[in-house]
Amino acid sequence: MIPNSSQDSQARPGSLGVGGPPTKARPGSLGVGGPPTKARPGSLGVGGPPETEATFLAGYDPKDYPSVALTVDLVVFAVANKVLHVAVVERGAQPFLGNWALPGGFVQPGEDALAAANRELAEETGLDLGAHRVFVEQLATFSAPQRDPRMRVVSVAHLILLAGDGTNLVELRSGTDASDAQWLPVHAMDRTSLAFDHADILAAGLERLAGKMEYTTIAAQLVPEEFTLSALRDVYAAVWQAELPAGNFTRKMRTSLTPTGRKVQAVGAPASLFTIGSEWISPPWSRP
Amino acid sequence: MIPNSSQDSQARPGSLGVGGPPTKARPGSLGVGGPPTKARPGSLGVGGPPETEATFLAGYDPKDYPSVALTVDLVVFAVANKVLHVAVVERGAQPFLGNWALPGGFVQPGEDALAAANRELAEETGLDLGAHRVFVEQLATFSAPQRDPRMRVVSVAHLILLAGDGTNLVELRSGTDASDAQWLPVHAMDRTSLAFDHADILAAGLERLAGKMEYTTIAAQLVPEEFTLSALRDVYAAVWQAELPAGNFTRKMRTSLTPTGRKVQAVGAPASLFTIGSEWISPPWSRP
DNA sequence: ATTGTTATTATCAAGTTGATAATAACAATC
DNA sequence: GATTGTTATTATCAACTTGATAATAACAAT
Repeated sequence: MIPNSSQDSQARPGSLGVGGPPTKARPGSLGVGGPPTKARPGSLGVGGPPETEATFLAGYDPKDYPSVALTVDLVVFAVANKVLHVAVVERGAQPFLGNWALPGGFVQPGEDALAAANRELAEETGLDLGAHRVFVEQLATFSAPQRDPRMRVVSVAHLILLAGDGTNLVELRSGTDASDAQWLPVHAMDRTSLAFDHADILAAGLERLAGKMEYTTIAAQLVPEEFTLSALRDVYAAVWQAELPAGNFTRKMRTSLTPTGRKVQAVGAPASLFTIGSEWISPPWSRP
Repeated sequence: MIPNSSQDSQARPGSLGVGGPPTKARPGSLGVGGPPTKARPGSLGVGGPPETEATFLAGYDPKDYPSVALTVDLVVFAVANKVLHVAVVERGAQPFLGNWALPGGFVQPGEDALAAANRELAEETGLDLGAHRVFVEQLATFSAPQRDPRMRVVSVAHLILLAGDGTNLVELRSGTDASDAQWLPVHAMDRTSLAFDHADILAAGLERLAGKMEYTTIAAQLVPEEFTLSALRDVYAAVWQAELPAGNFTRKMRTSLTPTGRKVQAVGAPASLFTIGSEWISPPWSRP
């Protein structure tokens, strides 16, 4: 029977499961079982008695294992004028020369994927991480053997949200790697022409964001730290491509927000400013 | 400012966002910009005019890029007697010799992570994938540089659910790699003694499962294809560590299920058999 | 002062939840 | 063969949430 598998679903977290007290220690024999035969960390074929960790480390040769190049790819979102935008860079070499691609790059030896995502964000888009509020979370890992025609490249995709004022997009500087960096409107662009499997990665990022907006206040990562309910509602409109009734939006969202007491003046009645009060929206929205 | 990052959150998907029609093609110049300087696929420093894809492929040398060993680790869950169990294997070599670890192994050159997860599941636990209903989905990627003391090993963790009859756990055979394979009760074991960062991976798997049970019928992946509402309720009790009132559970869950017309006889009233009717529970549960 | 615009609160019917009870369908026992 | 124990399913009801719609409030501009 074919396993029921879904490559890229995601879960809705909450406070960590209750989890009873750890009472039972692991049972089972401790003796070394049959001789391991396949190359795997921790089960290298060593015939004799169990070696110490020191001798093991000394005798290890990394070339015995299949290796891959590890990259991060970034789905960087920002909202301006009720339109969701994604950052792309133009490819300056083959393959996909001249096409748009998501920003990204190699994970360096000393860093984990999250650190690489932050570094590449700064390097490839010229963004000053010290000057902007940025939200980063791991999205999914893309590992199809032929996703890059040149070599085995496995990419850990990340979702990145840039806080903006709602009308201006942060200026993207061409980084060291890319010949050009731009914002494209997510819902109006031709996503299929993105390089590599980046259309899939973008779809995963969009779905993660849209989905998480149902049950968390993640949308507030796309507006300034203090924001009005209208600004937040504009983010929902931009991502979900649907207008939510203002009155009901206020009623429901307000319970997850903290009022600052301040107000902003525009045309019409002055709007109150809020900050995030809770990470969670409970009960969740359901997208129209 | 330190980026607001959360290493491992997950999203709640739904039907894919509406998404307006792709109308605008990517704008921007197509010319090759400034000379790329950093080694990255697609932006290798090539001084001259843009080369063709063919010449590029010919001139490429994989050794120019940092490489890592790529593995999969498996969080394999099953339920018996209202207790959630996780499959572990005993380590037969250093480091962590004698400790429990999650099953896993290297991703081979021709396969993606999902294929590797399925293969390793069969190899390391002796499970006959043709004989059991199995659910697999990618969880998250763990890439801390020192997570394996011997070398750079990046692991794509997967969540695996084994359908069971509710009382018997599938017998695990010692695989080729591991000296012993067992089931441990998730909520009663000492998770901190797991090898490597497997306690973190297990926590991620548990949270994914518990979270997804709020808004999908994923719990039905842990019972036979036809199941009673009681059996499903037992899964919720095992994972959430909380008893849900039977009457309300039936009322709510029924709308996501399809009745088969058949019934099973035990002690008490005969219970109706159902299959999954919808992947979604709407509106979602909230965990007690 | 009036008008236009936007924010916020209010109202109401329909639907959902949580708690609790009532009913129903058996097996086992007397 | 009626009674008892056990479990499944349906029912009830008050509290709460939702979606739709309207009313009120707070300004700027005229």
